[in-house]
Amino acid sequence: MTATSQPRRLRADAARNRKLLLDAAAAAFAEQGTEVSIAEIAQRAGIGKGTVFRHFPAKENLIAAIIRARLDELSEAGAALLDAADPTAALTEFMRLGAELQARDHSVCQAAIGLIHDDAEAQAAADRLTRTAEALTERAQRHGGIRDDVTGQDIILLLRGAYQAAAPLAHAAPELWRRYLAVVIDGLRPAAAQPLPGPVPGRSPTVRP
Amino acid sequence: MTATSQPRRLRADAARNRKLLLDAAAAAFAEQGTEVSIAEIAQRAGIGKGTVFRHFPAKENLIAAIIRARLDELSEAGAALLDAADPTAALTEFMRLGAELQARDHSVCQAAIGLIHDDAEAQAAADRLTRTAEALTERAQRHGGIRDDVTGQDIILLLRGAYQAAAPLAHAAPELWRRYLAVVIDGLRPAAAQPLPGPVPGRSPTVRP
DNA sequence: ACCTGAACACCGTTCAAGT
DNA sequence: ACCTGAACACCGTTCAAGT
Repeated sequence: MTATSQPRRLRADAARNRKLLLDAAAAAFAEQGTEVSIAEIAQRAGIGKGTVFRHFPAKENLIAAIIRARLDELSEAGAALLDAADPTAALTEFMRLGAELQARDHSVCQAAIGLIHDDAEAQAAADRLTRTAEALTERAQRHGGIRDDVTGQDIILLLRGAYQAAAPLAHAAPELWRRYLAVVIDGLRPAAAQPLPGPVPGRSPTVRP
Repeated sequence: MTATSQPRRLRADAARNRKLLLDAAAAAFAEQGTEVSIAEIAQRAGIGKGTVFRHFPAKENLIAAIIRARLDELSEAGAALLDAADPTAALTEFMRLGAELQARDHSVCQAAIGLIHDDAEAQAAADRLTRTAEALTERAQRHGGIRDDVTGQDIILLLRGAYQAAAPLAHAAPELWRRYLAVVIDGLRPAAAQPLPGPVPGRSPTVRP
């Protein structure tokens, strides 16, 4: 039932190589985008090309492993915000942190869009993050700071969307995401709320008790 | 000064092949995503692989050519909305059309993010679209339906962002973008407006007369 | 002027041989 | 158990030969 899938303990050299690989990959992706070759990553990590594929069955899973680490980081930051004094400020701070995290790993996060679904580890991390967001959202709603018809899943997707809205100009205006996140947050205030169209994602369409 | 770059008239067979190529590419991208091989596209178009590269110097430019057509479509739809009776409804309708267009060409529009900057034709089409959006935005602002501190450029980026927010669940919930577009539009109402952080993109930071 | 497909370079992935 | 690099398959791009 404990479904953390890292199967067994790694041999010492394997654990060391895995860390070298992940660090080199993160650095290379940050510098040159996700199209850097595996050969270059392996060289920078000081390991053989084949070793990369022993640790990750495909390049996609290497990228997903980096995403997973970032998702977990944000989950922890979100959990820490759960006992902040102002629940509404805590939620907007969580969204700001999420966007900032995407700015730090721009190309990896851009590549992540379709990728998370294909990687069980990353998917699990995304689910944990959604649960944290759900808790922060419900708390802000009870406090009356956020409209009642949005979910934690919505918050995650909207903070991604706000960052991605600014992405085309990220080079010229690296802080532009703050502007669009502010618009989205304005749209989340109860005062602004008009009824939302369509079903709520991830929730059964039948009315809950 | 007339800077439309399609240099000269194409020979009849070249014009025909170009059209076959663009149609086959759009269909192939829609079905299989932008990673379909040029070989397959060429085969579907009934032309040789080399001919693809005679028309477009790189695969990126083939994708950009399709984007350009979509951008022009939206520009025209936006221009037609300029004399709608309700300026605010016209702007929200424009945003809805823009999101719908992305849904129709999902994978091509996803790939377009960084691509437009590298392709002069696509860049010009994006600039035309921004000007149309600017006109629609100013009209809605004079009508009092939209906050005064956003620009046409903001509107374009925000409608992209709303669509992309929903993109991770596009398969399971293809209409979800309507939900996030509604949140963004709620954030654009004058009543919701809180001051936006940072400089306005594309506008000189010095105060205008 | 334009078309074509063989040839090239590059990159992700596999695997037999090593320790 | 894990590492390695040579070998393989595939794909974007080029180009000499054709019309």
